[in-house]
Amino acid sequence: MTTTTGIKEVARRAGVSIGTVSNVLNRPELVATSTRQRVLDAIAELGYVRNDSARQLRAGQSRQIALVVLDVTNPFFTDVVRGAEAAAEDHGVMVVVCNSGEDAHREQRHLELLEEQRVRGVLITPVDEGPNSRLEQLIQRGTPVVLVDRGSGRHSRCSVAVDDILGGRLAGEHLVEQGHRRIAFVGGPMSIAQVQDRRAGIAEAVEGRAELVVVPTPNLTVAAGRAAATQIASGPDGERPTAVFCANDLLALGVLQEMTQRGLRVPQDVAIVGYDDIEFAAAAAVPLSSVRQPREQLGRTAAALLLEEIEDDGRHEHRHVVFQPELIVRESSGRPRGRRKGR
Amino acid sequence: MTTTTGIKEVARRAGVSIGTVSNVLNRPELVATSTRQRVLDAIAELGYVRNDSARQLRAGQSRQIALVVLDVTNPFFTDVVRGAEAAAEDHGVMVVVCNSGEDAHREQRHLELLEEQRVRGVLITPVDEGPNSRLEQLIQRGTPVVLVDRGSGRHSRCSVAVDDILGGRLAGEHLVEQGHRRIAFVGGPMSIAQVQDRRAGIAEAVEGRAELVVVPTPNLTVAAGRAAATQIASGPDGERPTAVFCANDLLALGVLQEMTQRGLRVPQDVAIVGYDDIEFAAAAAVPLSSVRQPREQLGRTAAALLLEEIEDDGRHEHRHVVFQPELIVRESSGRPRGRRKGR
DNA sequence: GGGTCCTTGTGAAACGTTTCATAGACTGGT
DNA sequence: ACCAGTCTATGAAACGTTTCACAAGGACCC
Repeated sequence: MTTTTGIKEVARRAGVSIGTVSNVLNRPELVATSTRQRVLDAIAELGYVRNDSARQLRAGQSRQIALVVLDVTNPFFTDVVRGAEAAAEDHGVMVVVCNSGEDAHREQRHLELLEEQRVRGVLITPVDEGPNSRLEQLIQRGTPVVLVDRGSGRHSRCSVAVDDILGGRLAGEHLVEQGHRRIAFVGGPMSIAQVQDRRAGIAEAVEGRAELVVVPTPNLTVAAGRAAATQIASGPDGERPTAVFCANDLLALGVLQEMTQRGLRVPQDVAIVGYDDIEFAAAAAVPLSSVRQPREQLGRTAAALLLEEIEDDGRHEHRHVVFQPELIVRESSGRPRGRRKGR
Repeated sequence: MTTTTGIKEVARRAGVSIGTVSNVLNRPELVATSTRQRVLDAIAELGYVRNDSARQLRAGQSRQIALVVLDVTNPFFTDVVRGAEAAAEDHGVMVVVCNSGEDAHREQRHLELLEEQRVRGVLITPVDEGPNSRLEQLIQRGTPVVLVDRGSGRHSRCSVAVDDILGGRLAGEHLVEQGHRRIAFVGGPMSIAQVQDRRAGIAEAVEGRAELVVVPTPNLTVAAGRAAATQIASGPDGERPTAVFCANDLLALGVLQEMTQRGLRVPQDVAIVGYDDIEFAAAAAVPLSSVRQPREQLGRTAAALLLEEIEDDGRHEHRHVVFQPELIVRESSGRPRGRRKGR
């Protein structure tokens, strides 16, 4: 029993034509005050609600942009969402948040639905780098797309990203300086570009100065971190890495929990560095060193770029905004301070 | 330059009528295999994408349900989102996630937009309990609504909730048993029913056995927790509460950070109990005692109830599902185990 | 070989808006 | 009085679908 009153009934009730009602709604200055009031009253009495489908159909455009994230559950993305919402709000457009859950199929499905809905534009962190058919098509057919947290190598699109290679390098430099000679990189799937880049970054920094062991994970969750830690901890004692760099903080938190549970001390037995510097990193059992990214700003900038592209429907220069990450050193990788006797 | 090809062009290209194209799309079994293939080819060649506005307009219904949460950034809600998505997926409906940010105005605005979009139903944790005009109207006009994590006292709607009074009581009993005689409740705004209930629960448990000090907060964030802790810690030494029960884990984490920073030991100097048992609670500096809620299940059940109501458009019995919370005792409120000498 | 059914395909009528060209009614200026 | 110019309001034509009643062509049965 959805709302059944249309503009037509309102018109009848107010004793005007439907064109007039539409004008009251869209260009009120064109209609005389008394008439306008009459129409407004009719609307209120009838509880009329504009039918957006019809409006869109006629207008040819919607008032929404979409944000497709890899994981709604990850604090990194929720902050990006907030940023994007903030930027969109001023422009009167609504942000539809979609969660691909790192699953290419769900991503495709969302993209299809969004295109059918004729969203004005899409902000997306694609699941994989490969030739993403749906996304390519979407772009080709003219929907503005901004890549979030992903350099747009092959795509000639706007993009907003953080230099993940640099981030990985910062972590690597730091760990090498702390004297670690066998370092594990925990992260995956490698199809995710950020993971690739962070790995590449640390590999570069460590090159020739320490050994890098890659421990792949199926995703970027706390659970995956624990599993990875199990694998690392169960290696022969002499060969166990003395430091772990995780592709994100969720993994790092998982590694931390598992290591602690196994009686390995952090950072004395194993140092840990995470990535994202989510709010919970600082509050962890052992405050986590992490590579900080300007998350909210990332979302805000991405949305701003998209809106700019939407508005300049004439000529638009694609831009690539790259933010610099920053290493925040805390206890998990720092010189152990008190708490237990060092070494 | 949005997609410009319509069903009409496809029809022309395939040499059939538009009715046939529509049939291929919606009831393919009605059209002969050869024709169907010809149409499908035309669709592929032209890159045709169905216009959902037009479809909805004609069909009178959308394929979306909405989920309006108080704070996307709060892990509690992100889990609810996941649950709802899971339930919706099977039914082929899309979940639109909206963030009210605990702001009644934004909530209203979202509700308006959603109603204009003729969403099939709404899952919502309303900002305040008061006579929420938009929400009432929405319901009255016939959109199915399920209240999430909120008993539907005044509304005669379906609802899914966790017994927050019980949750508060569990925390209270526990703290009293641990010997605390002056306990602080941190949370707010009081307009949020969950906060109210949790407070009421602990008040009930503590009644006559200990003193309860209420420290209101403007919202449920880590920052608000730190502020509250500052206030508590700066009270005269003798009068400082020896335990703090927070309305959610974000607050608790904030309190924990601030207390630790001020040199107060947890749990020896101050015990802390949080609420929600988010993933990060266990990983905190001092693992946090917390009242656990079945978050994902909450979302899943809510969506299921909504879908049920949508499908039984005939007669539908509103139901109220109430889950029981569970107190998870960890170090932050437990008997201090090792680490430092007690008391 | 005429009737009955089934299978395919068609054309036109909605759906609820927005927009646009135009009509009517005033206002003033001459 | 008449013409030009302003304001207001109108009706009809889109927008891209879905749906529905119906027609054309076989196939089948007696």
